[in-house]
Amino acid sequence: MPELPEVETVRRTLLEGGLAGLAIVAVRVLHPDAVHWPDTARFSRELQGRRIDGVRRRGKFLLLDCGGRTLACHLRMTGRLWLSAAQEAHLSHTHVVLELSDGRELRFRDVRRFGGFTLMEPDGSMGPPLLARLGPEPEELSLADLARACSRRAGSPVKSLLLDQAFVAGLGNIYADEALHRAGVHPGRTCGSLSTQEQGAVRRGVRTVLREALRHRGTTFLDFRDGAGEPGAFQAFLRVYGREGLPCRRCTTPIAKTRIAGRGTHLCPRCQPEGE
DNA sequence: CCACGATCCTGCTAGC
DNA sequence: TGCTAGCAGGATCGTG
Repeated sequence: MPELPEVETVRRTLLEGGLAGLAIVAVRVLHPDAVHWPDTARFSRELQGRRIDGVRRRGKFLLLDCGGRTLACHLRMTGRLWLSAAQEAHLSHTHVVLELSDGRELRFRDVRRFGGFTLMEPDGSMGPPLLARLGPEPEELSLADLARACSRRAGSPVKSLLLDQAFVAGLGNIYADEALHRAGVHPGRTCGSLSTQEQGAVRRGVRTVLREALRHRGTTFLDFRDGAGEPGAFQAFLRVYGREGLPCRRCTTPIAKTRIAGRGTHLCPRCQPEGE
């Protein structure tokens, strides 16, 4: 599940691969589900001939600057976006291919078909609605933001707050669990019950885990690959996610798995006590 | 305003 | 061995 570190790794590896400066010479949409806006004919026509000037990221969105137009891409669960040699055999579930001016291709594949592209209008309208509502990047999240959100949503579990992209952009299920373990805060704790000290620990946990995951180029369970097709390495350093029954790396208590905010949730019952 | 469950989708796997 | 039901989850939508 690509979250901030994975999406940022894709961005960096696309740039390292030399994507910026290349033109899109042809567009092939193999599955219309992967183009969210506009219709596939307009999408192809309006992208063709444009030069890719750069690649930015906002939350989990990749934003390709295409000669005055912004092409937004969301990988959701299983999306991959990578630079490929044209003669490379097609992976199954490849839905969009952008042929590039140096003979290579920018390919998008997505097994579950949740992800896809939005070609924003020249005035910036028709972008993904969530993009306009995103909260701050985690590095910009202030303690005041956190305190305000905690009092506004006093009754809801802290994990749902971390997953809310309008509160902070870029966290998903894996890093929400990892951040809360680092903070020593149970994911089911209500926002209103967190002390100022605990709020600080949560913010620190979020920032620390995202930085470390980025340093290891993201987490690959099954699907994630970067812009060069390479997997990440952070899965070896996860402390709770996917480690049900395995000893906590801090205290050796078996990691528990439960359901909070409708998501599979991993935690250490000892490091993250349920009550205060 | 906020929370929660269902929904989308396919591949993997636990269980019979 | 082979089948099926259940699970995985980011974001959205309808309901309470």
